[in-house]
Amino acid sequence: MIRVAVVDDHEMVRKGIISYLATETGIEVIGEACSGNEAVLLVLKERPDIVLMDLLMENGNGIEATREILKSYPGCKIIIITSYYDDEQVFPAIEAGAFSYMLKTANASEVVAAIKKASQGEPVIESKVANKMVSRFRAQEKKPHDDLTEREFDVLMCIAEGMTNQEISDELFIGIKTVKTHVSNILSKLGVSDRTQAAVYANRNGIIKSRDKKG
Amino acid sequence: MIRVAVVDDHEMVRKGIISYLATETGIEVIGEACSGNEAVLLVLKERPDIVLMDLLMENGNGIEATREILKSYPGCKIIIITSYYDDEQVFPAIEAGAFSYMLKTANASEVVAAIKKASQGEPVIESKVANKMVSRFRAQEKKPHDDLTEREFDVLMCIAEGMTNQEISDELFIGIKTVKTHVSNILSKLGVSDRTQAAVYANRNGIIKSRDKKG
DNA sequence: TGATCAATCAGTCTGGAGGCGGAGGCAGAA
DNA sequence: TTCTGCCTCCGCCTCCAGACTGATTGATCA
Repeated sequence: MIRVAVVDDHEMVRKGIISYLATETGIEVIGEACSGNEAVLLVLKERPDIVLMDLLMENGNGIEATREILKSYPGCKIIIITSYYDDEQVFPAIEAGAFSYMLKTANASEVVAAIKKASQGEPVIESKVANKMVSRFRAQEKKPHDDLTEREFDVLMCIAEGMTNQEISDELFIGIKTVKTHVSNILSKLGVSDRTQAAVYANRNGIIKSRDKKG
Repeated sequence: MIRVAVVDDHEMVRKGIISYLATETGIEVIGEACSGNEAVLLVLKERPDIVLMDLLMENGNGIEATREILKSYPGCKIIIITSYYDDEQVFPAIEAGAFSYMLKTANASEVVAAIKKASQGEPVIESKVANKMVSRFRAQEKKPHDDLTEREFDVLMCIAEGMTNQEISDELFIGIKTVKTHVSNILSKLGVSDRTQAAVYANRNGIIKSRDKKG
């Protein structure tokens, strides 16, 4: 009997998963949790074989919970189940020690199969996620802004707010000539032709001063 | 017997909802769909009393589907069920004619209650969403871009891509002078001082050409 | 019919943006 | 020590952006 815990802040997702597993012989749901903290407590108490874990939850995310659980209970196999295959959190999740990675679009047989394989020590990575990983490893996923210097980053964040060179000069306490130099370097490093494109780039790549990022 | 259709691109959410409703007498799930287009076809064929509709789906979003359904079948009550209460899509959904608005954190009794109330003509708006609406109505929350003309919108979307006036001129088949006029009007209507700020505004307010929006 | 507004285009003018070349100070690596 | 990279700053020059003023056409509406 494979003992499974279900972690998701959306009750209807939990019920969906549980209904997937209800008819399956050999799998037993031993508990559910609606946050990362609850998940840690539940797992350490019940010590299930498998945890089905949502990545994005309102109270503490699944990555921290994954890390926390594996620290105290390394034998546990954690299957991440999330909504979006292109989420940036994919890689931190893998790094945190997640065993398998599935999408919420998965159907019952896929979930059951993933659980059974996990219990036999075989991971399942959803194909889109796997492709993303492959492409990242292939290209080493070097983002154009990776080789911006620290100061150029500061300037780019100002550009991303729509500030003019003069405003940036005042903000960073440097001369306007210096700002222009940085801007030129930024444009060339990002491969864009003016500050507007740089601002768009920054906003679409999360290079922003301090705004909440929702997932 | 209340006839219900379930629309969500995540099968486990659909199964979760259906498992909520399975034991409930007086409610019958007459079908499920995994995209907006499918939903429209399903609803027009089966004509359910209630549709439980996810807002964010990979193939066509729930808002368009809601609008489409109500155009041909105005008697249908559409209950939006989504993950995030602070999503900007809340208001378009209400405008599109969504009847009730719930979160995926809702439990079985809340879902059942919402369906029964909807069938009696009584909407249910989740409290966080309601609060957001209240605050928006209080502040009247009229977005600056609400009084852009259609053409100005086209130009703004180009600016949001980082295009120059010349490029916009080529893209929209209008003179560069015309582009400049539009740009000036846009800047003044948005209350910003240059195209970079306009681009930032557009990107942060989802005024973008055709990019997938994840949520 | 006259008024209004969106969309188009024109001319003129100013200022900022950005390219190009050059340079000094400074810290860490070879 | 020399070299390299980053941060800082300077001058010069060109060009686009955007403001301002004004005009025409066509659709809608009172």
